[in-house]
Amino acid sequence: MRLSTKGRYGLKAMFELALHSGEGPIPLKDIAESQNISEHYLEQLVATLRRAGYVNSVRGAQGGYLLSKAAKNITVGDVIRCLEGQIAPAECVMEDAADCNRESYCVTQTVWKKIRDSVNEVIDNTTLQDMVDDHIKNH
Amino acid sequence: MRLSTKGRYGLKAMFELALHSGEGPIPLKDIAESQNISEHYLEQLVATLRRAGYVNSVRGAQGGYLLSKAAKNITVGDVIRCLEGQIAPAECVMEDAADCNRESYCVTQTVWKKIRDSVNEVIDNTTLQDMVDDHIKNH
DNA sequence: CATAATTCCAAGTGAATCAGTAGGGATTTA
DNA sequence: TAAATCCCTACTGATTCACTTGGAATTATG
Repeated sequence: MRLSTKGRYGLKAMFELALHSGEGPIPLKDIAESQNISEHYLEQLVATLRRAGYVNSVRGAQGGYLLSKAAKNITVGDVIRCLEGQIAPAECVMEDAADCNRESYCVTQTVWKKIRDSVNEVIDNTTLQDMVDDHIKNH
Repeated sequence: MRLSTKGRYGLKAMFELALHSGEGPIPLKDIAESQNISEHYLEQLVATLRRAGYVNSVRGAQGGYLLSKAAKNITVGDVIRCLEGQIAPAECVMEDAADCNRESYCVTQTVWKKIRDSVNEVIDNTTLQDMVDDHIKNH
């Protein structure tokens, strides 16, 4: 029940971009250094976020990455789902799940749904802007 | 962010024991067959639950397993934590976590804590008895 | 124009975890 | 005595994780 480094590093990176938005493109090198993450690995994660349309890139010297939209319009859920796939404690409660099985009603499924929904509730209602505000308030 | 088969099969097994409590020991063979799980694999999961004190075993022919206490006194959280370890989306929000790191305050940590707490809220407030009641109501 | 700084891309890799299997031993009922 | 059960230890193939390697393409700056 742990998130992989994809989701964890990815969210840290997105937070950094949100924190410095308006300052022009931020190179991955800076983020990788400040968070002590392999730059090359982070590159792969950010590539996924770029393909999904959450960040824009600027190539060449002085280049880097920027959020593609306002921090208040990107949720933690957007980022995590993009990098980790759907949040679901069991396959049978994923969006596209084939009908569960033997019984049309399965008790454990009810539990998995409750877990899934409560996690989604949290991550869909926290934006990058919320994280930035939280950070500023605590410094 | 998926549970492994340990937690999923384990909870199904515990539900079966709860559903048939009062009927004497239930052999794993029955559970494995009805849930289409490898009996030998399930054996290992139930051994963990037994060592943790959630089930009792009766050896020999006509033997099997029983809940060690009332279904209303065993939560989904008990079962899942026993088989999967602590529920925490990131190491830094586990109980015994060493102090997170570079900064005394970390924004992503706040997010992981909210996720962890919301999952715990669900699993600690659902008992095996709740699952049985739910099952009966829906049949 | 050359160089350095960056993003972009594809493949490979050692370690760990997952989801079991294999092969028995011990205990109890019929 | 035989069958049904639980109990225990070790092994294993497949997959995923968390990177590393090794470059190519693009752009700003001197």
